[in-house]
Amino acid sequence: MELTSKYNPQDIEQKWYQYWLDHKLFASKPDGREAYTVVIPPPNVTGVLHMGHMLNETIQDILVRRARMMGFNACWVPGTDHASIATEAKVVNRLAQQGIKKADLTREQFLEHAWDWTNEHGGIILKQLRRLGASCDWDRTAFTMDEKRSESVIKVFCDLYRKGLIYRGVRMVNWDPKAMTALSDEEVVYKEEHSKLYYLRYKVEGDAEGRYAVVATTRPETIMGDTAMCINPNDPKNTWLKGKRVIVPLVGRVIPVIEDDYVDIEFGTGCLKVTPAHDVNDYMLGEKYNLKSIDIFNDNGTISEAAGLYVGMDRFEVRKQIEKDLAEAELLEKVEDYTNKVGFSERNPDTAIEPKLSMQWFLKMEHLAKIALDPVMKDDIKFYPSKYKNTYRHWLENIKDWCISRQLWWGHRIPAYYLPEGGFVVAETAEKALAAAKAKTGNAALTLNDLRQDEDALDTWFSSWLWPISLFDGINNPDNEEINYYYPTADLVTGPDIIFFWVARMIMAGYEYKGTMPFRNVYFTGIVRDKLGRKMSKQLGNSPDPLLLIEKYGADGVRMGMMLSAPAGNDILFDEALCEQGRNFNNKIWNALRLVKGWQVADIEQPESAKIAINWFDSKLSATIEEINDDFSKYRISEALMTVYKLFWDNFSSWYLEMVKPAYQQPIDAQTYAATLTYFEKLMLLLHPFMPFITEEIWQVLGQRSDGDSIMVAQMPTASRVDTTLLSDFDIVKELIAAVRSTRLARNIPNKEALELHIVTGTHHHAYDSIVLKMCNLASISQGGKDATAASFMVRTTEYAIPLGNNINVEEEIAKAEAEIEYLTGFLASVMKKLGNEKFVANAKPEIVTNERKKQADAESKLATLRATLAQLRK
RNA sequence: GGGCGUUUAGCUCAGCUGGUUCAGAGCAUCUGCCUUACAAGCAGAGGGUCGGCGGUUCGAAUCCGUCAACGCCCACCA
Repeated sequence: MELTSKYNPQDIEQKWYQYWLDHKLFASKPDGREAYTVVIPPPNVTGVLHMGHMLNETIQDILVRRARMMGFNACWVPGTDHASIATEAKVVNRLAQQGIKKADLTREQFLEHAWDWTNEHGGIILKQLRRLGASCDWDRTAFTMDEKRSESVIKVFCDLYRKGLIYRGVRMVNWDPKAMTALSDEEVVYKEEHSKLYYLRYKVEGDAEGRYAVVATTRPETIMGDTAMCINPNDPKNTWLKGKRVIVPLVGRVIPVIEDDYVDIEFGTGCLKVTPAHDVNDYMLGEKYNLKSIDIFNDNGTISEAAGLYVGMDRFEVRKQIEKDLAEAELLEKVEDYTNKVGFSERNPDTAIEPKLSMQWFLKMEHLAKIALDPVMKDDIKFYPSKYKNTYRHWLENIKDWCISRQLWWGHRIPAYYLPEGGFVVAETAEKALAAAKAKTGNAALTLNDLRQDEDALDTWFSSWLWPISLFDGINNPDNEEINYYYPTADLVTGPDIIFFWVARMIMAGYEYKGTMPFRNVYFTGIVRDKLGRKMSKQLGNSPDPLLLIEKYGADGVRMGMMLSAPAGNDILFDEALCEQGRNFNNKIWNALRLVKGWQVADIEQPESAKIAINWFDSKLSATIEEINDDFSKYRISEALMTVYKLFWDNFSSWYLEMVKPAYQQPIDAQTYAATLTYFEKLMLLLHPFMPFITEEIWQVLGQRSDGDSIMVAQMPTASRVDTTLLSDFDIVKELIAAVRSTRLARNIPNKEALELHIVTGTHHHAYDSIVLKMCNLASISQGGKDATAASFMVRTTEYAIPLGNNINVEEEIAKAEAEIEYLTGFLASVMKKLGNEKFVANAKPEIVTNERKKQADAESKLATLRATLAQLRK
């Protein structure tokens, strides 16, 4: 068999992915095994794969593949999200490019365009995931707006309405003037902005002296909506304004001065303009004092008729203009630079949110928050890392009602139907609505045409929050086999940025509709940044194209690159060099295969060194498996990978293979060969979740396989007995070998030149001599002396010497010995200080004290040896 | 303004209930090797007052206090 000296992932990856698909190895059906379910955080249907997805999906695939190999019935369900506002924005933009305005289309026409767009771009991202090796059950691919999911959403809406948890009302909401829709509080992102603080003069009505009050505001354009001025009743400097009325600049409207201790005396002049229609706090004051509310903005952020001035102008244009006009009218006292926080739309990041009174649908959160809090706080659902429990708790304890209606068309249309005579009914279908309407009104003559369905769609997250249930049709058919089998899911892997949007709400829906958790563990990944710690963004151009990376380093290499830098919860600094490391590792594995496959097997006796190597590696392997299991149990996936990495590279390649490797062109014995293949195979199994492709390729080569066999469904190795004595003995052997090699290197002695090793003083385990002889190219190991021509060194408390003839540099040897003596003297002194401390001896645990005594003895014995060496060198 | 988190080698990070698993890993660096599996490699080596200060203790990277820097989340101060 011909194997190239470099691993070439391209063909191999495609080949095996197709093989897995052909043999339906990703597919899952309920059976007698225990289920292990993961639902993918559905990416936006029109999205493109980015590094954040790569990280998430790699982690999920690792968990799923591992579970599958541990005997679980693993089911990873893929799907996409309709992403109401984001997708609608994209469609609107495309239509605009074609010269079509959304306003000119009917709802049906617009939706047709949206579906075209979805069908065109939808699912690209899922195709891309295949390149990564994702082992999703593709037959289950779902969409938040497909039939089953839509039906679930509507059903849940109706149910919550009937439970009295959904209500409709006029409230102050976050308004996105670009998308022209309301947003939930979570969809508003506050950013610090350098703006200005304008000091405006409000003349006091009928004041003979022409006095005025000064109001500081960042939004002078809202004065047309002013319906009061507010002062703090305890503010001495504004006492004179009590009971007065003031005149809104430019507008000329006379408004009362009201008093409320909400006003901060220290801020500005202590006078606050109150615009109940356009500020959350002012709204509260308006409610409290029964103030008029003047809505001066149109839905698109321009000034409305109600304002009387600047009608039709954009709000920011007006700000500039009104500054000039105020100054001209000498109503502007001064302008200061000011930094404040401004809310922006999460999906239209350049659009400032306008607080706006409007009629919307809301979901009451009190009950849902209540049922969702305890399970996380009591660790029924575990968060990794657990610090997010705090964040979660804080949000739930301060939760406000969720505005779930959006003035969008792309999404689930609210199933509320308005009646000709006013009022509405809520029902799953128009037919049911009609029946309900007839019952409600007593008017049997009503027809479908008399009913008018609400125009609004639901917030995207109102469908996502059902995902773990709706994927198994658990809303429509609450007791079906699949939901009973796959729910609750095992692990959720997602970013902390959607802990409120999604994670918390899924937990609510899970308890409300299934009576139990939607998932047992939540693994929060970090944000992927570049190696300088900057967020990846299109503008910076620092976000690599995942597919190009895969072409360059192979999917396995990229997966490893992601995982090497990804401790849970921390942001990950992605560096392409890590993919390179991943690729190098692939190559290392590949070359190990080349070595092993190149061996000729013969009927010869098994060398002693091979027996030792096998025993040792057996224990090492078991010990490492335990470590890996432990890492996984704590979701320390990067560490688990590093552990296998070192097992393969250091212990297997550098130690085991070197120990069992036959001499050049010599055959290997059958026993050792068989053991080596077994170990190699086990290593591939351990690595498979991380690097699915290369491990499948090698696994197929290592044994007799038939069509349909796959490492994917092979059994993950388990730990057997660990001989700890053997392992610690072997560590000493490694030290000895390193010391001999080091001696060689320091004196430039070629490897080919066989050396003699003398044991000068102390104990030495001859049991491992065959290994030491082989690994160091020694001619012999024997008790022996050390003369002036020998290099000597110590391993633990044993002194060794290597006769070197005239190769020795006495000065250097003396310097070395002196340095070591100096270090040991200091070390011994610190040990003696401890042991001389009565309190230490009395209070410390006995084994600690014993250990210190042993340190003392060892150091003393070493010192004695070194001093003797030094004396001899100086002769 | 509140809350949370981080600070350990040049970089990225481990370090659990204080004491030989206590100063570690990977990468990078340096030195020597084209040793027939692998130079995308092998062998070896160097490198840190564990952010500062104070405290508890026989003993602190680890516990407590405090300060500093950075990061994240939440919050209605115009």
